[in-house]
Amino acid sequence: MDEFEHGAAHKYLTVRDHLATLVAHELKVGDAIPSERDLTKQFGLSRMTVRQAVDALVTEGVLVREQGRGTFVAPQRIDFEMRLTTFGEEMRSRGMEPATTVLTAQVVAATPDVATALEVEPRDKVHYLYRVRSADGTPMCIEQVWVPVALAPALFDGGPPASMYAALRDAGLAPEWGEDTLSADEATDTEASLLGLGDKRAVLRAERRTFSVDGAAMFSRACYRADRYSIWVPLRAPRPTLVPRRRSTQADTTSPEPVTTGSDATTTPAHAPATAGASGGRP
Amino acid sequence: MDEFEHGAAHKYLTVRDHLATLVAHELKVGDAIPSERDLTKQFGLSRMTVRQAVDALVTEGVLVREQGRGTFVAPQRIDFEMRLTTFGEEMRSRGMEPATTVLTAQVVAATPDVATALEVEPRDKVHYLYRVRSADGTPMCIEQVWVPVALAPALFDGGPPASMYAALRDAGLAPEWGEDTLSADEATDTEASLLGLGDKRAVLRAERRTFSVDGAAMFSRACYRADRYSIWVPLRAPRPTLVPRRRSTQADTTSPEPVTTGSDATTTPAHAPATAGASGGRP
DNA sequence: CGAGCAGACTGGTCTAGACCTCATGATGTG
DNA sequence: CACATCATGAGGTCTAGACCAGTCTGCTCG
Repeated sequence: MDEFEHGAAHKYLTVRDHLATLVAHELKVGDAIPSERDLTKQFGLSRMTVRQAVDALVTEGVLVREQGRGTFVAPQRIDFEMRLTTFGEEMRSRGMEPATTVLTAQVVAATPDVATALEVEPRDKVHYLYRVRSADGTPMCIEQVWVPVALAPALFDGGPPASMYAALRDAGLAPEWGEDTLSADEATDTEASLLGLGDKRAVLRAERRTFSVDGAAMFSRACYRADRYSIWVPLRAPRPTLVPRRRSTQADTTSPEPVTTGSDATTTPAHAPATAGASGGRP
Repeated sequence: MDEFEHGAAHKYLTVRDHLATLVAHELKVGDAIPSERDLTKQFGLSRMTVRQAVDALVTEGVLVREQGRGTFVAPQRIDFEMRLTTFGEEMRSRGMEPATTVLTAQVVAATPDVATALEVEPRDKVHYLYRVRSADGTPMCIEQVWVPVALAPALFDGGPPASMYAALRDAGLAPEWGEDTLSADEATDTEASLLGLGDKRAVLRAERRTFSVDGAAMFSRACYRADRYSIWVPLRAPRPTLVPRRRSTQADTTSPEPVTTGSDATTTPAHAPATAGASGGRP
């Protein structure tokens, strides 16, 4: 159909994009796509090639197969992954205009807790940024950020950066992943006055470590007004979800536990919450 | 026909499990697995079949392919997805013994906020469970749970269930996914006394909606002691990460945005946080 | 000694079939 | 009318090759 010879260097890509376009423009959730044998005729390809195209969309969660029935447009998926986002992005995506007041931007010696979080030695030099972040003119959050000087000597040349993540990227420390530890607390007097709190002193604290390819690149502590900030977290079902595989009939008696080839790799985030901790990963 | 020796009804499963076992017991991260052609000889299979086995482990993130070099054990993955876990599971996984004191278990009329969360009409009947949850004898959390009576009429027959998730599963309302909205707050007097709080009244609140295949099945409000409970959240890198695909040559000029077949389906969680909200999904 | 190229790998794509299981609806039959 | 059966067609698995495209090593030639 697509008369343009266009880019698709690989045949299965043309089929995949054809199907993706169908899903986007013509089909609704639950509709069936053309059968694999139809597609082989339509594109003049072998069935294995067509299946490769369908497989790609199935593993992306766009389509679901049902043996004996057909292949259907999958129900809309939810992104169950939390993303490393910046305060500015976060506010703008909610239609608010972010602003920042820098209180301090200097190089200091790492305190023990900061050194531990950043995996450096205590008293190593670290960039320190201390600022109040507002949205639509109202203070939302007090933020403290530390970055080892050794990793990015020139980080604050040219003044404190508007976006730490952009600055890190420029320094070759692009954020790869991170971890938040969220807790509630009473605001200190300083925090209460910076945030303009009255009687209600509860705040939401977030300690975040941001990792680049080489390890911990940034540590931050944020303190949010409890009355203006909440955090939305999507939760996936417990264990068995996308696991049509798994030796379900045999096994259990045969091999010496053939390894968890399911979709959950046990991991060790290397940093357990200080108190009781809950949810996410498995420290 | 199961229980027969060989153990795998499908040849590619034997290869997949063989490789999974190799990865688990003999190989280290970065090690190469046998080449696909080796495996075809070793198992007497065609290459497509071997590839199917390897594909399975690649899409699970256990292996990574590198054209021209080989297929290697992938670096340890982190689970970036938060799971719907129960309080009991959560505490036990941290080596603490959970306990529960039920304060109320009855059927009540849904208040407007509960009705909205559960997508029912105000004053519809809902099961209501009110309990204090402890770990190692210390109160950790006050929990209120609502479930529409219409969905599970017999939910509390036989007394309030020890695990709501188990009860929901038994009622055919197995949790499929959920969403938490986390915030900080001051404890009420009642909460403070139930949790045994002193001066420090900050608490971490979690509103959770749990969905089964048919929609909202349960709504809960939990109130955690701030000094004993924190939440750990893994964060994935921002946008461009696992997206080697996508029409890179053509497109952008051809069709009107050929659909996001990347790994981030834009979604609408249908329930935006009351205040500013942050992180996760994209309301 | 060093640059370069050839060959021997690796995975990536593709074919033209085959036979299997499963879901469904039409067709019979009691 | 109700239930069993069967044909049809869907996806699931599998074969025995083919050629393409990167990677790496070692040998040869300047």
